[in-house]
Amino acid sequence: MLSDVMEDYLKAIYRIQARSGPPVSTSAIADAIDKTPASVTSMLGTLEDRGVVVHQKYKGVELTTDGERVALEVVRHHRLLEAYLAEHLDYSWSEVHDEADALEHHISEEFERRVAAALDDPAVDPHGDPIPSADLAPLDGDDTTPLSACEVDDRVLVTRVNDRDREDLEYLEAAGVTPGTALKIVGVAPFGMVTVRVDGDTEQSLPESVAESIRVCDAVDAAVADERGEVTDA
Amino acid sequence: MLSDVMEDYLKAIYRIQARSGPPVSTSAIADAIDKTPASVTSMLGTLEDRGVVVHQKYKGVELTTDGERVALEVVRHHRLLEAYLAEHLDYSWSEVHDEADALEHHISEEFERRVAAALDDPAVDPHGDPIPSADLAPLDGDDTTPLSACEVDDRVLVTRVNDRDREDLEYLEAAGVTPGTALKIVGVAPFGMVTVRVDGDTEQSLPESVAESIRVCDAVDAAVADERGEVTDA
DNA sequence: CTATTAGTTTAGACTGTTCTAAATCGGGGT
DNA sequence: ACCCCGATTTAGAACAGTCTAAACTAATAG
Ligand SMILES: [Mn+2]
Ligand SMILES: [Mn+2]
Ligand SMILES: [Mn+2]
Ligand SMILES: [Mn+2]
Repeated sequence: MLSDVMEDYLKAIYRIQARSGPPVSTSAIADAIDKTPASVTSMLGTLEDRGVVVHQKYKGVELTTDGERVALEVVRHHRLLEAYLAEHLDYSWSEVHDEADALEHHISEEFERRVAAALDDPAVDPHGDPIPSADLAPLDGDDTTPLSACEVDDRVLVTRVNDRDREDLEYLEAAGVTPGTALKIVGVAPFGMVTVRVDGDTEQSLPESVAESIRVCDAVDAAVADERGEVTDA
Repeated sequence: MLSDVMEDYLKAIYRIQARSGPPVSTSAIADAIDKTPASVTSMLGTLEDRGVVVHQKYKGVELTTDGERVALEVVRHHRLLEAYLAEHLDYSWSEVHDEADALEHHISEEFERRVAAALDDPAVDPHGDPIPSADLAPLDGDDTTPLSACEVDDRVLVTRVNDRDREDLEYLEAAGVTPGTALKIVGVAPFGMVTVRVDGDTEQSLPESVAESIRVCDAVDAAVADERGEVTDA
């Protein structure tokens, strides 16, 4: 088996690879998990020996199929835990991430099954991020755009929010902006401040950092998908 | 902070100390956590540096007040988790121990609080073992006796069962013998086989190993305590 | 009072993970 | 084509935790 440290490396590589595609650089991993590049190089060697990554010296690293499955397993644990903590233990949006990070490597497959059953096999976590299925099939690509890239008069649905910044999450919770919320962009100020109308109701001005942590999909496209009977997250 | 390995040493020392009193021998610890005596000696040194045990060379080891608090904290986590898994995630009696062992070092104080609240601050775990209070006050002494030490015609209440042997637990579950069950001892055969009447109902013959893992208190004493308004576990 | 020996500690080695400091690589600008 | 500089790897050390083998201690049997 792999240690929890190794699982954290694979999770980090997976996340970076999902955003910017392979190959993933040593320094990107080092930044993500707060270690030195030298430590990362060393660990990439042992991960390659275990067959979960392939590493080309000076070029970067890529997950193997096995490595991706391990990463998906950890991500599934993480997001199921987040959903469970929010749903059944009354955790708030902004608290679940750290607790899930601590537990994700230590739950059994039995625990995973029972939590999934208690939640009725949820498709997304509290931040709107998709939960890998039990068979660990690869997640499909992200077709969302950052709110900070939207233009005035766009109508969008909030799909997911970055779960890593607690302050931003608390801000958004207070503003009533959660996955599934409909937004109309009212204004875009210099330095990235975005003003939106929330659910056709109140108006909110979101600082750039907050706007960057929100990912949205086009409200019209989503409605079309809806008519085809597909599921958008609730 | 202490590592989870250190927490496991302290938990083991606590358990042995609770049963046979200090000082606790190196080999007793080694047996309990399945390591070599040499490894234990080495770790006792570092635990002494951290101020959680005092160790007299060749004599044995004892928890300090700090060390006992750490052990109680881990035990509280363990038993709360067992209770939660049984109550809210439909785990059986015999499955909870291993899962709790894996999680006990990794939950936050916040998680502990929420689990305790969800269970309404339980006093005992599913095996009848007392759960240390949130302020980590020392548990009071064990006034139970093993079922294997009972005599014919004794009437007793099952107080707790050893949570370490999964087979015995499955046996007892099938036999309907759980904490709170009233037993009348019908017969004691050679080699320790004990025959009991369960709740004035069915009769069961329990092999020696099973009888040894059951601890009981006198049914009459318990009734007296009950009349004083004290709580016996349900 | 000495010899035996079970239990304990020490010595030394090994694995896993991380770090700092130094050497090396390679792509972009001249 | 060559140089440079930032990114990367290597070298070497450190720490935690564990092991085996060897030395030691203390309690007991004779
Ligand atoms: Mn993690
Ligand atoms: Mn999340
Ligand atoms: Mn443990
Ligand atoms: Mn228990």
